[in-house]
Amino acid sequence: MLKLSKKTDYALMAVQYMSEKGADRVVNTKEIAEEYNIPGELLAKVLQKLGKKGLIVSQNGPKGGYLLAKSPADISVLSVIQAIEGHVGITECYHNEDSTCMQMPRCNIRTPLRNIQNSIYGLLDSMSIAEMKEFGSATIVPQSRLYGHRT
Amino acid sequence: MLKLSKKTDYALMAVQYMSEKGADRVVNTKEIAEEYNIPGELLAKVLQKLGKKGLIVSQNGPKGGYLLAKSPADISVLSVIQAIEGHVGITECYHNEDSTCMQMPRCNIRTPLRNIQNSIYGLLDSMSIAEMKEFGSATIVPQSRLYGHRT
DNA sequence: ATGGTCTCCGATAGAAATAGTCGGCGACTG
DNA sequence: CAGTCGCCGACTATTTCTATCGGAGACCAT
Ligand code: FES
Ligand code: FES
Repeated sequence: MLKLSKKTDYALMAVQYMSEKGADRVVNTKEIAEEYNIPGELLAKVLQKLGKKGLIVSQNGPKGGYLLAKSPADISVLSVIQAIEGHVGITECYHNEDSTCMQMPRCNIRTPLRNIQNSIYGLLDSMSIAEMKEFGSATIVPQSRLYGHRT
Repeated sequence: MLKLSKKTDYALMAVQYMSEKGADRVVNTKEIAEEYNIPGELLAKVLQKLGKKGLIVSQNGPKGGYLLAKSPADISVLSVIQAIEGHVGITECYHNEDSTCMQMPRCNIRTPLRNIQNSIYGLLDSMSIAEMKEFGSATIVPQSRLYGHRT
C-alpha cells in the first residue's frame, strides 16, 4: 500500500527512456516495451494517456511514435503519476463532497492526513524527470522539499 | 494508488482516539467502532494487529480493551501504517530479492523511486501521533522532514 | 464456579481495483 | 495502396481489499 500501480511505473520508465534518447528522437511503443519487457498493449494505453494529458506528443504513421512535449526539467514526477492514476488521494476522503465515508462526522485524521498528503505532493511535484535521473546515481534526496504544493 | 487502505485509516483513528482518552483509560473495540461507524469485527482485527506489533496493549476479560503501549509522542505514524500494511513499497520492487519484476535488468526508475520512497518514509516516521493531532488544527506542515529516514 | 463480556484467530465470502488482452479503426509514409 | 503505428473501447483474468462468521480462550463480578 502507498504503492504506485504498475501502469505508473511503466509511464515513468517510458518518460525516462524518452528523456534519455533526446528531444529529436521519435520512439515507438514497441521499442520501449521490448527494452523493459512490458506488455505492449498495456504500455500503448499508458502512452496514450500521457499523450492526452499533453506530457508527450504522438506522431502517427510508420516511423511514428512519441516525443516528450517539454524538456525533462519541466516535467514533474507528480504530473506523470497523476496522468495515469487520475485523482490521487492518500486516503479515501480527501476533502471531497460526494464521499460516502461513514466516519466523516467524527473523523480525527482527515486534516492531518491531508497535510501529510500535501507534503508528499509537494515533494513529487518539485521533482522533475531530469532530477529523478540524477537521483538515480546519487543516493541523496534533497532537503526542503516539503511544503509548497503547487497544484 | 498512493492510497492508504481503510484498515490503516481505522488504525490511525483508533490510535488517535486512545491518545485523546489518556493513558489510563481502557477502551474497547465496540466503543471505537461506534464512535466512528466502523464495522466492529474489522476494527477488532486491526487492533489485534496493532497489539501484535506492540503498539497497543490488550487487556482481556470484561472491562477489557486496549491501551497505548507508549506515549503518543513516541508512536510514529509510519509504525502504525507498517503494522497494518506490512511491507510498504512505493513500487513493487524496492530493492528486493524475490522480486519477479521483468524489467529489473534495465529498470531506470528503481533507485530514484527508492529515494523518493525513503523521503516519504522519513516524513511519516518523523511524525508522531501526538504531532499529527496538532496538525489537525494547524494547516501547516513542518519543513525539513525529508531526509533522515530512521528505520 | 458460572455467566457475561471481551479479546483472539483462522477461514471465508463478496466487492473492487489492477493487470493484461483483443479487435477494429484511422493516420501516415514510402 | 500496403504496411506500420497510434487510437480507442470493451473485455477477461487476477489480485487485493473489505467485511463477515464461528468458535476458542481470558477475565471479572456476582
Ligand atoms: S476517513 Fe473519511 S473523513 Fe476521515
Ligand atoms: S520496476 Fe521492477 S525493478 Fe524497476
